[in-house]
Amino acid sequence: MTGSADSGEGRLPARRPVTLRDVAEAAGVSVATASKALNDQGRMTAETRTRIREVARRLGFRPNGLAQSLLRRRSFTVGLLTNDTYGRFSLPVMAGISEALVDAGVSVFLCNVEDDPRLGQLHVEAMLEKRVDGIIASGKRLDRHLPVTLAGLGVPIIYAFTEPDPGSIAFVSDDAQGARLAVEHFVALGRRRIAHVTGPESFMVVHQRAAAWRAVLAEHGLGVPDGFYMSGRWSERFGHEAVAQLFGGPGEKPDAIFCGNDQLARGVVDALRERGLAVPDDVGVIGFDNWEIVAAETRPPLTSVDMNLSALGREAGLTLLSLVDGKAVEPGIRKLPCRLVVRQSCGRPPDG
Amino acid sequence: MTGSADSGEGRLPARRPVTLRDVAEAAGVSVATASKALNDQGRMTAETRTRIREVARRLGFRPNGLAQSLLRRRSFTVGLLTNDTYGRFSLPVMAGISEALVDAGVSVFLCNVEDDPRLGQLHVEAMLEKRVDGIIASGKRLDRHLPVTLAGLGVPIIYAFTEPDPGSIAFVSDDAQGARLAVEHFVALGRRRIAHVTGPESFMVVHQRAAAWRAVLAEHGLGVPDGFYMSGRWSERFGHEAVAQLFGGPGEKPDAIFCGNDQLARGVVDALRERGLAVPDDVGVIGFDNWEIVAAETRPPLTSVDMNLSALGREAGLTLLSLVDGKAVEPGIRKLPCRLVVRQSCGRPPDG
DNA sequence: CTCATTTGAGAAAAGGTTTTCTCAACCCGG
DNA sequence: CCGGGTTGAGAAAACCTTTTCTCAAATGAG
Repeated sequence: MTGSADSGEGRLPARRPVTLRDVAEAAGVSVATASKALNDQGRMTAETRTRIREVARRLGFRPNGLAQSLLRRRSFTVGLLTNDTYGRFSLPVMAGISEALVDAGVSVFLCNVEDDPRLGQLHVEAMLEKRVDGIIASGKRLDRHLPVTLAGLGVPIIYAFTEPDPGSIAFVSDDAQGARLAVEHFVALGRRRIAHVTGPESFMVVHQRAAAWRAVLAEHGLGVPDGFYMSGRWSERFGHEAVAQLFGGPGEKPDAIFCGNDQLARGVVDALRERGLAVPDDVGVIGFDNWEIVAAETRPPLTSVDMNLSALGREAGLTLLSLVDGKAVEPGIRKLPCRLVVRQSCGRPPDG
Repeated sequence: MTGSADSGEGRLPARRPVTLRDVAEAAGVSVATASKALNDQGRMTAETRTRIREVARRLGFRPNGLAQSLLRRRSFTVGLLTNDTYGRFSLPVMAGISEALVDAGVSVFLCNVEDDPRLGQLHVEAMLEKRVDGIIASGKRLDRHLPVTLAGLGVPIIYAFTEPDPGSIAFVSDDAQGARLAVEHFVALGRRRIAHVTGPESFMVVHQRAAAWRAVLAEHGLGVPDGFYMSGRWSERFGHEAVAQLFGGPGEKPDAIFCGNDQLARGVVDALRERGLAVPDDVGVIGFDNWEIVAAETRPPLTSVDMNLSALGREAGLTLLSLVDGKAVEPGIRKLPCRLVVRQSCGRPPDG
């Protein structure tokens, strides 16, 4: 009704964004009324309400989230701190986190801190200034801290797939349970001489998985011949070396190899084939991590333990939301179960 | 000087964050003076300034970024839209972007839109409400749009490694130049029968690289025998199949294979070895993408074309900052050069 | 017709900071 | 002693929205 002026619908972006005041003036009401009309609050005639809404729509009004956040003392924003931007662990975790938060209308600041305390401090400062509602710390190893301390910051913190501070809330994978899954799968298929090829002993998970491997073997009365445990680098190359050792010497030969990750397993499978040993007929192989792109392209495709990282991230995100809403959450470390993804590298299941 | 009350340094987080007003009251000045003291603005005695600063430090004052952003009409925040959270392309791009922006004190909202227009719309709305200073669109393919249109939003937009809208500013890799690097490297090493094993023809880059491959061969008077061009899936498996075709038939055999990605190259190298052909002595192989974890573990390690994605991301980030600062930037698509990372899969350089 | 109640809508404060103005006090040259 | 300039600091507006009051007009009961 303001004459012929172009409403701007779909046209060049306005220099200055349209504010609630603009809407109010255009509709001939006060900003208070305009606000209430758009938020379904207060009392007014239905006609007034629809008129204001129509004006807002026509002007392309979009409420300023900064002003809203300032007033509500809640920014609908969380910070995600990680030292593993490139890696394949934190990515599924992050995806799970985002997924959980998006549904609540919460946006995520992604901050990569590498292993640089200065960078970590910088990012944390920035997050706090931007008044994030909470922070999630994620990483690439369960036994290493991020290079920054998050205690006593005044905002809720959740740890997901990284070493937590004492007394905090954390979600991690249950590596021992995952290892049990693998070894018990071998046992169920009738394998009896099960070796374990894994990464460096500086990794906590290496010990956890090895302990579970030994435990399952013991429970089934199976022994661990000398040399059936091999620790080295997390690489295909070491997979090859391990096979050379395991099958090159005079001693007993394994009929199954549980590997600490999929790259090792890939190396092991390739090395076995090159020695003329058939996978899974002569030797069964199981990997860890279920890194699709490696596991699926191995010949034969790898059976592997999946850490359900995406679900882990989702749990972390949902829990953070609870904290932000003021709900109390018991501190402690939650271990989330792994699952076994069966492909073709260890033979038919017992019923086959 | 306020007596014995615990200053709270390092203690339990205060329920309510301390504001500038708190600082001003504690220091016995007005908020205006307090603000100026902390920002090195205005005029006051050095004593006043240091006193206020000391009080602010003691109270753990941290300015509220929301209030600052509201006033400055600048949130020091940008949105990063991608449909490739898991993939390996957008990750280096993202890392480069973050790196460029962190130094300017700008935080990044990471938003994964998959290929879901609804999710895309949702994220864009959220970004605009949160008053991002700009948006960067990234993806996993140069020839596919994100599932959301970004024109006329009223904020600066940059496209990085994804199909741009017409008239916009975009950064992409120069795939033709990258392919030339590879083929010319082969030619310089004396290879004469250079095959090309690549991905599906639904990818634009497949055409660009193939055209460059043909062009370089033509420039050097080298022919392209029938069957020297093979298009299939982007998988190791197809690499094997391609080798079977290339070397199984009666025709001329290549002495070099330029592969469309590192997985293909890995499959090709493995297949060659299995046929008893030596890499690089009998056949040279070059990959594309320089995916470290594949290229370095291949036996022998792969020479590969690197798209410099991290640098590409950095350029995109810096350019967005220019736009945000109001500087004019010529629209258009900038192709950034690739580089060849030489490992051991195609023999000694000529001078060796 | 009067009084109490409901209805529709606006004024103003709040959220935390920055910046422009204003103003009193002081200094100094004339 | 006077007037112009400087200095130190505060008042107030601005950023944009939400929410609580407040208030006049309209309505209904008696």
